[in-house]
Order: sequence, then structure tokens, then C-alpha cells
Amino acid sequence: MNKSSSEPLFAYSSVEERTFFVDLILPIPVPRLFTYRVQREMNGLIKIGARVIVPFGKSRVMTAVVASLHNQPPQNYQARYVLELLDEYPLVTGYQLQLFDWMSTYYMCCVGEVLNVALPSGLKITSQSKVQYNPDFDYPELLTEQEAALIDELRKQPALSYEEVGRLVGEINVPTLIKSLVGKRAVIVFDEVKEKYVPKMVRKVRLNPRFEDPEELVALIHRLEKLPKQQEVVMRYLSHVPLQRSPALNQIGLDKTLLNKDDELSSSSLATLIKNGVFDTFELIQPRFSQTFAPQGEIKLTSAQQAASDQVMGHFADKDIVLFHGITGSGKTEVYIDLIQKVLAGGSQVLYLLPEIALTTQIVVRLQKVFGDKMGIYHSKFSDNERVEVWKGIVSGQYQFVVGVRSAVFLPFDNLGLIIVDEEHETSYKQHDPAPRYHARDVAMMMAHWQQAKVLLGSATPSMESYYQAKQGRYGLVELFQRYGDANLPFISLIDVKKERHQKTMKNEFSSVLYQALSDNLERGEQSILFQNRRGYSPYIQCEDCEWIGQCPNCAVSLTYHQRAAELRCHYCGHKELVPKLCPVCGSTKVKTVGYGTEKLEDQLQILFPDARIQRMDLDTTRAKNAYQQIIQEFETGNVDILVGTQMITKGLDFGNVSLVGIFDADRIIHFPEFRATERAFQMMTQVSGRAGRRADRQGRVLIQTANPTQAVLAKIIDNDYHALYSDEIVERQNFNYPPFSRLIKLTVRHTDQRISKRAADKLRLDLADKLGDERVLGPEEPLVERVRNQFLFDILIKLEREKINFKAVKAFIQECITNILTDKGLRQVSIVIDVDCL
DNA sequence: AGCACGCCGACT
DNA sequence: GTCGGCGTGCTC
Repeated sequence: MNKSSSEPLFAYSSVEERTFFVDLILPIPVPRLFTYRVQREMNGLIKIGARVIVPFGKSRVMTAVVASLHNQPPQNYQARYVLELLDEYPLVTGYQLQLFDWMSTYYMCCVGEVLNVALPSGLKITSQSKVQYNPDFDYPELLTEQEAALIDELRKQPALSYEEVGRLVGEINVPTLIKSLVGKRAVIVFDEVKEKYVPKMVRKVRLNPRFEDPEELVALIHRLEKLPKQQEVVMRYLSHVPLQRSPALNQIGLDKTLLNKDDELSSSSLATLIKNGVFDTFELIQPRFSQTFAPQGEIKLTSAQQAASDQVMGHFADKDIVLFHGITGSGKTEVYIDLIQKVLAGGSQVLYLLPEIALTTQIVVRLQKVFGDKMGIYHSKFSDNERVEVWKGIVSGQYQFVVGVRSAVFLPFDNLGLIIVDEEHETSYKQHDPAPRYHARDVAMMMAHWQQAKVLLGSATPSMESYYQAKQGRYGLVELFQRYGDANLPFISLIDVKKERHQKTMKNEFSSVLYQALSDNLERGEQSILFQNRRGYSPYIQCEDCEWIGQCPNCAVSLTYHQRAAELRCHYCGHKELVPKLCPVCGSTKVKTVGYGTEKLEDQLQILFPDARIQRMDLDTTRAKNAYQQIIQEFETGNVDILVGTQMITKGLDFGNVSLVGIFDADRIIHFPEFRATERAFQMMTQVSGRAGRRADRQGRVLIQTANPTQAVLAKIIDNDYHALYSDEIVERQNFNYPPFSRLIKLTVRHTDQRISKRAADKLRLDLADKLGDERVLGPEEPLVERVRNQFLFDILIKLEREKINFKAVKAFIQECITNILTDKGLRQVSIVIDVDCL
């Protein structure tokens, strides 16, 4: 039966007949590669970086990427065969493989985990098991009633997936049922492997080629004289495709939808014409970004921008990385465009990274105007197929330039000349949740280094890390302090809410000053933005009689009250519950909301300014696919007077008519319990302030509500004095040995039993401190929220000075300590999350 | 990760 | 007596 096993052994000894093996990266969190055999007929075809399909374990089929080819059979086991080769040409470049490898060591995770986030899921493969009736089956008496019914159904159909079987038999255990049937040899199970990526097709029509002859065409039109509807369809086609001028245009044809768009009559006429052979139909793969933008002319740089661009180029002569510090509104984008054009003209590729939220906005439109459809966009709100198209477009050379989010650092560039990391300080560049917990800025630098590309970091408020490197001379530094078109910097003032509360001049959360400013703005028909970095109605509800507070059953946080949805929600695990009418503890009716979020502000505003058009923008209002852009557009067109929002309103929005920005709860931002709090506060408030007065004709106003106007950061924010912030903050960092003077690695121990969690964390700390020393290992400490999804957490922070440390050895040691915990009988069920360079 | 194997409780 | 819970270990 098995042909290969009956082949004589000596057949293999003939000259070049070596059996090849491949080492594969599988998209699973197992810290090693897997060796497979390659069928002889695949020998010359399989290449490093190509995808293959392989059997894995007892019942799985997976896509993997070839990491290496060799001919050393494994020592202790029999390698299995590669089932299929998916790519004739490598889909993953050598640089990417190098990157995967580097990331897995640097961020202490498995290559498989890296592969998992690197590859858009459209390039992975789903294997679906299908069930088929076994035609040789002849013992129906063995079957239960239910099985017999299913077999009857299966006889009528070619093959069913598990889900389809499930639908047929109802809510029962499908795998068990099928297993039983397989045992009785009534059915056969097989795997159908299919690519998830489906190219988008357009249905097109064109005239039958014989009508490309003008005489035939004229004759046709005459013939249709008595069939006016059909004639009209032909005429409409000709108006879109002027055959008279060039018969060749017929080959390109016309979208079918364009011919029968408005009425059913024309579509039935078209159908007749197709049936009679007047029109031919055909299908074409449509590139997804084909809005054929004609690149629109040159952009004009101001002299300051031109100077900045020249300085950047100058630094690139001897520095690989340049930090571009340009205040908000200084027009950094134009400088980027100038540089991108230069690099593209030199024949190299360019990657432009933006934080998630900033990417949906005007910047992309602006870039698209300049670069047209030569520019790829890589964004998580795009469908997977679109991501695959960008990936393939880079491999094929269609895209030389891509704008993208964090994960765009994984794209298969092989000739990068420049990577721009815009809003370099943004924390969303750091991936938090699934491993690899990478920082896209740092990964980009690594990639650039290998490809000898330059990196440009841009920010109005650079991270301490980057600015320090620049000051040390490791990065080039270019600073631009002039606002574009001479727009004035906004005038920032502080409002003492403590005083106002005392004087009883507050209207709910609004100080009289802010209230007055808002109402003036409304009168003038100018727009305002209000910033409160907290969504929901209020952060918690409390019983006034017994002080009970609504808590999440799974996490150690209070539940946020969402009035619109009339429910309490946990912002950590997503738990939802109804709002209790009475206090669940004492039965009191005095359950009150405490504190305020965007939803409450929106509410209060509506009461204070009944005629104002108010829009809220936060996670809750932007969940739907295009909601974000819709809100922005509404605001841009002036259909909204006041925009209330969280973080997301701070990013790169550029509105001409905003002359007032109000910031709530500055104190909570400043006193966030974290060593970066001051830096964050400065960045956040400066960023929002930048939304005000982006025009030359008037100065914008920013009002910050605080209970303590004397706080040092506030003065720096008012003066827009980044340098003062830097020089004060860097001293703090040095004193307490925080980044950029050290590197941090955070280990989080998790378990459902708090005692086990604590024991594991204590032991881990002890093991680590044994070699690293007490001063380098901090904790274990309960994080701010010590319980999430019913798991108890403990953090251990490892602080490593930058000089004289062998990081590789230290990481190996940390890994060893973790393995040590995970092999301990009593503690092995804990999970330990490693976060290198945690923020 | 996912899946099979294996060893203990509450049900027909 | 079985079904099914999830602890443990392995996957080339």
C-alpha cells in the first residue's frame, strides 16, 4: 500500500538524492524550532522564508515558515513530512527571520509568538476537519438512533464541517459523536486546508471583440434600434469606454455595477445582451487601494521647515538616528514628506510609523495626496485581506512606502532607506498584552540598523530616553520651535478649583472661568475641546449610608458607572452588571455616583448649554468601524460645538476653528503612581493644548482645572518649556536609577490562589536576588490592580544598569529562575509574564 | 497554544 | 457502574 516504504533502500544512494530537512518556525509558544522532512520532489523548490503546511501533533495541521534547510536527520526521532509548499518565492525575508530571532531573545519569548503577531492572519492557514460518509460502511445495526439520522444526512452531501454537523444534530457533543462514528467505520474524517486570503474580485463586462470593428459596432447599434433599453445600455457603455477613439480600451472593460447601477430594467437588458453574446463578462482581481490618486504636485516648505529637513539630512551623514523635536503645529509632516521623497527618489523603501489612533486621521489623507497609490497603509482597522495585500505589495515591489501602526515593523522590507517613528514618545508603540511585548520604536531601530537605513524619531514632547540619547550625542538632534504659518502658541492658564469650590462658583465640574469661556466661544461660533482622561459616567458608585462601593467580582477595581448603557462595567475584564436600585448591603436607596468621566461631563454640558451641539469621543463611542472618522468629520465640518473626549482626542488632530481647550482633573494625571507620571502629564497636557488655535489670526486658550496650581509641572506646561522638564526630570531618573539610566524587566506572577501566587513570587525574587543582588530586584509587589480576571498578581521589577552588564547572561539567568519555579511541584501552575523594557 | 491521556467525583 | 471534570505532558 505505502509506496515509499516498499522502495528498495539503495535507490537513495544514487548521486544527488539527498533527503532534505527543514527547520520550521511554528506559530505556537514553544521555545524551539521543529524539524521536518522534505519530499524529494520539493527539494529544489523549497526556500528559506517560504510557508509550508505541516502535520503537527495528533490532529493538527499548521502553517509554518522555513527558517533553514539542511540534511542532518534528527537524532532521537523520526521527522515527519512537509505536506505542502505554499510559496514559490519566500514570503518572509531574511531580515525578517533575523528580526524574529532577535526579538525572541531580546524580549524573552518564543519565535512562534513573534511569528504569530508578525504574520497577518490571512497568511496563516486554517485547517478545517470535514466529515464524510464512508461508502464501504455496511453495519448500520451498530448505530444509535441519532447516529443513524446523521448518517442519512451525510449520505446526501459530499462532506460536512464540524459546525455543520453540530447544526444538524443540535446542542450535543459533536467531537464525541464523530469519534464514535469513526470507530464504527461509518464516516471518514479528513482535513481541508485552505488559504484564508481571498482576493477581492470585480465583475467586469466588455463588448465582444468583434464590435471593436467600428462597422460592426455601428451595425449593432442599428440592430438595437427597436430595443431601446438594450441600446441604452450599449450607449452607456460607450460613454464610459470611448471605443471610437481607441478600440483597445474595450479590453479593460467596465465595472458591471457601473452599467446597471440604477434600475432593474437595465440590468435585465444587460443580462440579455450578455446572453446574446454582445457583451462578455470577466473577473479581475482588484487591488484594495485602487482609488488611483494622482500625486498632487509639490509641497512647499517654509524656510524653517526646509532648514529642519536640511539639518536632518546633515545629521544622517554621520548619525543613524535623528531625533526631531518640533513643537505641535510646527508642521513636522511637511518635513517628513520632503525626506520621504528624497529617499524614495534614491530607490530605497520608507516606513512611516504612527500610533494607532493618529493613523486614522488627516495625516494619511495628506500623505495620500502626495504619494497616491504608491503608498501602502497598514492598520488594524483594515481587514485582514487588506493587510495581506500590503504585505504582498511590498514583496512584489508595488509599495515602496508604507504608513502603518506598531505591527508594520514586521513587513517584508528588504531595502529600507528610512524609518520614521512619529510621536516617538507614544506608549502605544509598546505592545502590552500578548507576547512579544515589543517596542516598535526599538524594533524599528534594530531593523534599520541591519538594513543600513536611517531612523527619524519625531515628537513635540520626546521621551526622556530619546532626548537623553540625543543629548549624549548618540542621536542627531533637530529642534523646530516655530509654529507653522506663524500661528500663535495657545495661552494656557490654571484654574484653582479648590478656591472656586470654596467660593461656590463651580457649576458641577465646571469652574466659572471655564464656563464663561465656553459660553463666549459658543457665541462666537468657535469650537471647544474638553479633555477628561476617563471614560464612563463616574468611576464608581457608592452607598451614602453604609459606604458600600460597587466592585468587579473578578478584579480588584471598582465598577465604572455607564449611564447610557445603564450598567456597571469593569474596565479591566469587561464584566458588566445592572445598576442596583438599592444598596445590596444595607438596602438604602441612597446609592450615588462618585467622580466623573466623559459621559457625565457630556451630560452636565447639555444641561449648562442646552443649545450647544456636543459630541463625545472615547472608547465607547468609537467602537463601531468608522465611528472615529465620522466623529472627526462631524467636528471638522462644524456640526459640533464642543467635543468631550479622552486620550484619543489628543492625537494629531488638526482643526482650524478650535480656540478653547479645557483640561479636567489635571491632578489625577500628575499624581499617577508611576515614575513616568510627570513626563506623561507634560506630554498629555501639551498635546491637548496643541489642539487650540492652530491658526495665525487668533490665539487659542487652554484652561487647566487643578486643585493645586503651584505644582511644578504645570508651570512648565504653561511655558511650553520642554527643556526645563527634561533637565529636572533627568536628574530624578538618575537619582533613582530609572531609565534611561537603567533597563527594566518586569515579571508578573499570576495564579488564582493568592497564597500560591505570593509563594511563587517570593521564591522567584529570592532566586533572582541571589545572583543579581538585592538592589537590582524589587518586589514582589501587588500591582495597582492586584486581581484581574480572578488571577492574583505580583510584580517583580528587575533594574539593570546600562553599563557593564551582560544582558544576554542576565536574561538567561532570569529564564533559568523562571523555569526553576515552573518545575516546582507546588508552584508549577502559576504563569509568569516577562515584560522587557516595560513602561 | 491545543490536544490527548489519565485519574478522581456526581449522576443514569 | 459511566460521563466528564481538568491536571500533566508533548508536539518534529
